[in-house]
Amino acid sequence: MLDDAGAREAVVTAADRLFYARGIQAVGMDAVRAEAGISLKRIYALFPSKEDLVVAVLAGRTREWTDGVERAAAAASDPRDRILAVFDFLDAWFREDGFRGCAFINSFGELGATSPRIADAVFEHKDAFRRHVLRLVREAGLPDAVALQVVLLAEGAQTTAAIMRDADAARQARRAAEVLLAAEPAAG
Amino acid sequence: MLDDAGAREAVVTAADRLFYARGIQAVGMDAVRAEAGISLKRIYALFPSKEDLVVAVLAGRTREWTDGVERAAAAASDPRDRILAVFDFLDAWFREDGFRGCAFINSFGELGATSPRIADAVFEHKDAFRRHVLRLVREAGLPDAVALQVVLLAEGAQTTAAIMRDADAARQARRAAEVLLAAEPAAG
DNA sequence: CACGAGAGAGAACGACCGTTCTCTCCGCTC
DNA sequence: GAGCGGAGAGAACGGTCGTTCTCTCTCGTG
Repeated sequence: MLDDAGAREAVVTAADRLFYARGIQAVGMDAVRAEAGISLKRIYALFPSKEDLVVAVLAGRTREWTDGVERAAAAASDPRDRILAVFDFLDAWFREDGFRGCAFINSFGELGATSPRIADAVFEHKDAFRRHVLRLVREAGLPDAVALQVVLLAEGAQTTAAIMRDADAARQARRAAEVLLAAEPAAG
Repeated sequence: MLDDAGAREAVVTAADRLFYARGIQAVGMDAVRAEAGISLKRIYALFPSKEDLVVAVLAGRTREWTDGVERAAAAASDPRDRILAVFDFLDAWFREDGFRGCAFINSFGELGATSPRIADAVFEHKDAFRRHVLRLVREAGLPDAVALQVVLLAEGAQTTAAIMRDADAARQARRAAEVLLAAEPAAG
């Protein structure tokens, strides 16, 4: 039998796939059981409630997202290119099959008003991203305000790509970010 | 007794308030009945299903939003200020009590995957906004691409203001938009 | 006053959901 | 081989939801 860690991962992976594709409230725990191949009893032993499972799914997505943007940034050498790498990362993501927007924005829209724990998880994720961009902006010797503006472009690209089914949103956001970075004196 | 038009408006207003504050699926039709003071029988005579009611609520929001941004644009005289007026409109909205993000983005996250009609209503709303900004951008003699970038900033400001509880997002977005507009030659 | 159309109140219905419980079966220990 | 702890399968439970139905009352008409 799967050990607890393996079972947790199977459940989270299955729940993530279903929640992302259909929305959280549209997926019953029995569908998670079927997708994960783990009995309901075991699932509830690992996650006391559906809300706990949702939080775990979001935590997993935060980990993946953080890895992705940091790897994308590390691949570039120029400090400004490291900032712009965020948009290349988004571009690749938008073009994936089954892309349906940012899971955090979606979860917030669905459950942010009802579940403070989920609202907090979404907040934490977005704040971690803001801090990441802020660090890159400072390394490039640019003023802090630029970081927030880059974040706004990234968030806007995600919602627009999802709703308008427009994968080019990342490219447009990158172009806008290039202008914003170029408008600042190279202080660093 | 209220005529059909009055009853429709009462139901839509009540549903809008509840859906926006708590999310759509978290609000039962009985809560709408209580808030509107219209019997379930009457509600179902006016709206064949909850989905129809949601679509009607979104249509009402589109009307209000369009009025708001057009009024804000009309108040400015300089073509570029008319574009930037969008962000002043957002700024005032973000500071309202009970602001909880863009109802369309929230609805899309909650039901976009399940209900094509709702996904379409959200698409239509965002596309109308894009067309509005595009018109303003052309009137200012700026290249079309600027319109999409302004839209990205506006969308990003809405999600960020909601999730981060940061009403200043509109001001940051405005500053970024100013830079983008200034970077273009004044062709008009 | 008799009566019928239509309205409101709210009970009822069938489905589903999150969560728990029961039953059965398997593998280990003596 | 007997007994037992723990696991899976899935039934069961209590609650809620969208939707419909029933009952009662009112009101306008003859």
